[in-house]
Amino acid sequence: MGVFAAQGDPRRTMALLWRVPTDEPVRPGPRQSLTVNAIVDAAIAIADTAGMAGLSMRAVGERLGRTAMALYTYVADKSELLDLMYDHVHGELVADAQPNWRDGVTAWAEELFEFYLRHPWAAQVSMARPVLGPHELNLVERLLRALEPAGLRGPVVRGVVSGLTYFVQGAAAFMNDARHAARETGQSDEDWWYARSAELTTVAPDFADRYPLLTRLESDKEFDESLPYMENEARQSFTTGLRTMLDGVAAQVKAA
Amino acid sequence: MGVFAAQGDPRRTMALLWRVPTDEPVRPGPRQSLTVNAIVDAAIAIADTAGMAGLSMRAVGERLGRTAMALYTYVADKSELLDLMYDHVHGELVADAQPNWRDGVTAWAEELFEFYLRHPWAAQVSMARPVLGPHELNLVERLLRALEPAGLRGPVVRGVVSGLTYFVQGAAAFMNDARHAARETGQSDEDWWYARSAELTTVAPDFADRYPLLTRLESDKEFDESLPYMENEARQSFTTGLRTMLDGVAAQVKAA
DNA sequence: GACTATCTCCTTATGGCGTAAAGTGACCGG
DNA sequence: CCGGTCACTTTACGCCATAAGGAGATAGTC
Repeated sequence: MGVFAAQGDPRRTMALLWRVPTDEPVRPGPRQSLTVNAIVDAAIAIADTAGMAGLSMRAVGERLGRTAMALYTYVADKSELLDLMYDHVHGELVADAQPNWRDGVTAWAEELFEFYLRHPWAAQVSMARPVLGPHELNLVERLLRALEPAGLRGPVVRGVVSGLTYFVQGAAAFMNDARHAARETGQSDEDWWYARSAELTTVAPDFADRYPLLTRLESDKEFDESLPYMENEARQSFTTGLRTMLDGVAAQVKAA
Repeated sequence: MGVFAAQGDPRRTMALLWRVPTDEPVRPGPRQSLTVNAIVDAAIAIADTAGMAGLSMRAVGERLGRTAMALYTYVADKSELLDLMYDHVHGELVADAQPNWRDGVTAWAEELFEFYLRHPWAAQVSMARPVLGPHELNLVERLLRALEPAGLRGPVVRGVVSGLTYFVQGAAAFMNDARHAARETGQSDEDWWYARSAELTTVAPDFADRYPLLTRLESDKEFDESLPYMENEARQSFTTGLRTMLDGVAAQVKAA
């Protein structure tokens, strides 16, 4: 399951997301020494390098020279912070429509894929309760703009949008997981695979008989030796998978 | 990022996964009062109802009338337990090839989708370090068997396999997240959406101008009133998304 | 039948998490 | 200068996985 955002009081969170000026009356008491922005930036920096698992209120506070509890004057809770982080990074995405829908959608997908590699944690935020911030909405709007020239009907568009999103997110998550596992365990994809496959042959000597197609598929791989095993796999799958999906869209275009 | 399995000592885990009899010599000390199977079953029951977040060693132990630490004589750690759970539930999957590749692949995808709805936690296990148990491998082998009549080349097959997997997993995860959020917060999709969209219009009064395509797409939905909002969305997206992907595969078939 | 090695399972402890509750001191309007 | 209000801290609670060590059961050996 994805990590959840969009859980708290919608009024508060929405005002922060859309930067609605909430001109509070001047009050007694000490001035604030932080800003929501600084907190969001710090949290993003931590999540980018340490992953979602490394993102804790304590860590964010420490990076800013404060305690975890100090953050709660700026942000309702961790999930609201995540909302803000999520929408903020989506501001990086800018790819827009092309005359040819296929070029536009390809650019959209590739940009999003690279984005998820830069911000692995963003690929883990659930889409079931979208954040509804300006930048997240922009991402969808731009995909719709790219698809526009294809002239698909509403239900098909929805299927294509979610299909593409799942695909890009899944492919990026695969790659991120592979990298994370390699880093975390200190075991490269190759080392891991070597140890496991050796064990496989002793534990299932009839492997080639039980899984003939898997065996064959595994044997005719072409490797780019300069990349880790799984990166290679993920990149190639992304490219050919995306091409196949776009062929499917093209078929729907002709059908319309 | 996915939750990781396949992290520990491959020899131990593989032996358990493939049920290799490890006839240990008779030893002194008290007899074991549990079995690995009982632990795996208990853990699956917990994860099915309480989700990955509710799956804790304490909870599994408690369900069996033991402490958390008692489990460690049967299982190396939580990730090994997850390996065993993951492969065990995959034994439920049986759909196999059809004369027509399209029927076979459709059946495969639909069965897997329903499977992930039964076992939401299974959709969160990372594929970057596959468990390599017999049932998980069977799942892939059966998809390859279903695709066989299409006669695609290796690299294309790999793209299609991962594309389909990401798609099914993403669609199911979306649905699971929506259900989980509704249950967890006590707020139905409709309530949630109502509160958020009301806030959206006050915070972004120019919404329809900034996001014209999104606005239009949202307005021409057809609802099945008997289903929750997101379920409806997810089911429809799954159906039309799958059709589009298969059209893409069909295009590759013709190209070959 | 007693002894000892070895195993299962328990209790306890460590260091993490989000965040509730309560305390400390700074700042403002009057 | 005082009283109210706020920013931020400390402490505490109940979770988590699991390391460490202790209690008691069971087997083989004498």
